[in-house]
Amino acid sequence: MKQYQSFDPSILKWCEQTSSLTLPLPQPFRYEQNLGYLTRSTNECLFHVDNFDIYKLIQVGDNHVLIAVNSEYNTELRIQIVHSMNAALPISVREDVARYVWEWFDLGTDLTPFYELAKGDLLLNQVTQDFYGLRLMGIPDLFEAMSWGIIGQQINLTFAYTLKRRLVETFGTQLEWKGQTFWAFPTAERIAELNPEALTALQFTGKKAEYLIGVAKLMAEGQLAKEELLRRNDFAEMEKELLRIRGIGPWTANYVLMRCLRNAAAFPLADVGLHNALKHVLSLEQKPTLPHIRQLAEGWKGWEAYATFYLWRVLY
DNA sequence: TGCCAGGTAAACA
DNA sequence: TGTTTACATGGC
Repeated sequence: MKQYQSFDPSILKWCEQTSSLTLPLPQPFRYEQNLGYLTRSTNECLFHVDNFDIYKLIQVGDNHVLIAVNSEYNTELRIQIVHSMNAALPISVREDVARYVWEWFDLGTDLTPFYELAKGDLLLNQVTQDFYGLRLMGIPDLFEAMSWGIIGQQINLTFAYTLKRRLVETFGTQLEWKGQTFWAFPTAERIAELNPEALTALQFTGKKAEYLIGVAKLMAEGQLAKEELLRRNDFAEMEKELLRIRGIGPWTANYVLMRCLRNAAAFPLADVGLHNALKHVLSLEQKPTLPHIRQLAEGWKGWEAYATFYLWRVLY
């Protein structure tokens, strides 16, 4: 069964001279595997990878902070505060930054039960060796996670990245630093005030424009919030709550549960990427049927999200 | 060029 | 309740 440990600020170390935080890493962890996932698209706009450093502009309250993340020995993660839009940097901001990175790298999950399970699974045995130390990289911001899910519906990933970039560069927050531009995902408040035409102009379909603005409005009005969803403490309830939202079907609900709400048992069964990965790994002539996938996943109980994430890496 | 793409809502039986 | 179809557009 999955053990999820919530973030404990007391494990943080702060170095004043370098403006750096360090987080101890759970094992197994391989930084380069996670970097491999993060660099799968050359059109990603929400972070830059420069050698072994990941630069990312993140929103913390009303503030935006540019951070650089790296890890030398896989024993701890180093987070340097590169630049803050507000000069003052209270301890609470440092903690929020660390919490964000904690969730981003899924540091609260003990992977050992998954690896134990994988040893006896024909499919997972190979991928857990090939991608040993990979963690389920998340999307801590609920609005971003839901938006990315909606954007990715029924279009190829290349185009999805293009649409995301247009959305971010049109409505997001930017920071210039040393001649480079860093972007943060638009706030729900910003998208909530748009007309669908503002998004169809970026090649969003009419329906996706409506879905996205609809979700933004729910969040801007306080009717939908990550904290509220998590308070339910029951993933079936969270899924039900998400499915009530227009534009959120079983795939997107489980995608969000998997990458934002940290449910290791979330399972986007209809995912074409998963289907193609299974087809490839099993050398099938055609994509597996849903009953076949359910059968293959019988041994993954409680870890379907991790199984899916590892299998994605076979193709992307 | 035609099929496919990290699906969903709405119509229909 | 379960199945089919329209949506819409780019990638390859």
